[in-house]
Amino acid sequence: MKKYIPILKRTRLFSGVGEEEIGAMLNCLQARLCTYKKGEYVLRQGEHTDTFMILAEGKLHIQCDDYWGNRSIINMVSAGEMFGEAYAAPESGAVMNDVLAVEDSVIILFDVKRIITVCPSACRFHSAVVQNMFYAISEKNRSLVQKITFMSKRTTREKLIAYLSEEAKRHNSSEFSIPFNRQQLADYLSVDRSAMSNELCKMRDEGMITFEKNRFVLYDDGTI
Amino acid sequence: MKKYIPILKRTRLFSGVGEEEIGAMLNCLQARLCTYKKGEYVLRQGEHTDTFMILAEGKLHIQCDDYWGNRSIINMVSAGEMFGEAYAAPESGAVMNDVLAVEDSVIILFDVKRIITVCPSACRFHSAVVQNMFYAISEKNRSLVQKITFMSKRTTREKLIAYLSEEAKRHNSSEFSIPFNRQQLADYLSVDRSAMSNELCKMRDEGMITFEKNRFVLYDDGTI
DNA sequence: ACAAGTCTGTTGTTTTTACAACGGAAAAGA
DNA sequence: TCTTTTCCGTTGTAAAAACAACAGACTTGT
Repeated sequence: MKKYIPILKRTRLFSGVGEEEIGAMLNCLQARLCTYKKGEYVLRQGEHTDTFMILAEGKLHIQCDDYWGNRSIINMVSAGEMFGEAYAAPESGAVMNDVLAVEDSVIILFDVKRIITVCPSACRFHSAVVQNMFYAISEKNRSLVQKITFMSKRTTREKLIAYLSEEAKRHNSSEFSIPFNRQQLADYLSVDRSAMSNELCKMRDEGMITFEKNRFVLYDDGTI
Repeated sequence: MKKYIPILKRTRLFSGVGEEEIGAMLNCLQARLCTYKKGEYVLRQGEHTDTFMILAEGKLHIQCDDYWGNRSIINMVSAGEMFGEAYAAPESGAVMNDVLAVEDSVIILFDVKRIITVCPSACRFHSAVVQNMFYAISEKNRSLVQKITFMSKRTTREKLIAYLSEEAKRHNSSEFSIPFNRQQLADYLSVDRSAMSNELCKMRDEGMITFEKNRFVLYDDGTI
């Protein structure tokens, strides 16, 4: 567990908290470690949970497969990000999505009640962590809204433009890598992979973009 | 302001807090009132805000109009619900959506920093409110994910089925009213209104549902 | 009561997407 | 190295959605 303290220090939740205090808080918050191999499920739809989690290593997808096998990737979790916080409320019910490890992953589990209620041993930085947690959830909220604005576009091309523009903005560069392969991007935008692939190539042929694997370059010709 | 204390008492945020304490906290949290006529905007895309708000009376839509005039309704806010909390974080940037009053509305504004930091006058119920706030944001988070699962369905019919099923579940009844008219529902599900209207009527003709205005009845023939 | 405006369903056309199937390139594994 | 699997682009077809235009019912405001 100690091994991950430097990683935790760089997370949103423990921003501004020293390594020693984090070590103390790990006890206070009853943190536990879990590891998952690529392809394993961290959570399955219908299960119940009341812990919240930080991904220390690896990559996860929050996703949802329907009856007919259509997959929808709700969100991606990178190392250092937290998840599961939406099910912290006592009456939050069953988990609506699967959480899949798309890389070998290490997860740290916390007892959520211990964070949001006042710490019995009153660790010094507890209030900072509460504040950080609040900000982190707000951020997640915004990223969901962001995804909704991508999905709300009518055509595949508009969805791609919206998504790629946002990634460029986020990277402060017209050249960037995306965290998805083609199938995953299609699942994220809720479109058909082959149709999307086709549309990407059309956009390339029209001089809007170039790409190689998951690295993209956008060209500003004033049409976006 | 006092007039709205009974309303506030029934909100998620002040759940478990007595009317007297709410009165005291309104000062502590620097609450302010704002009223909006139907059709007025509470917030516009690109503005900045660092207050969070509770809708005391009326109805709001969180929405987003793109360059071509396509409207997307991200979410609906009913009386007693809060909004704007996603922009509470200091570096959260400009607001991504419009907030429109679809009915005459009364809004109570709070200084968000005063909630999540420890109260200087240490009101007794402050920690309960922090906890409530946390749960409320979690709930909003889940409702966004819910909406994403509707939108991720491939066809208009599937989107309708997903949405109507969820409403039935939420109302614990196969008969219920929805808070949208046809155009608004189409904007919420990101589909064309006329195509959606058409699909609804087909579903009615096939005996899956009946409806009148915004009141729907679902019939379970085992196909859903 | 009347006029203006809104809401909803209907239809036909055009555009776009989903779906299926395939082949080559690249990556992974034995 | 060789085989197997995954990834990605391509094409054609069928299905679905967007779009536009319209008419009747209902609401709202005067």
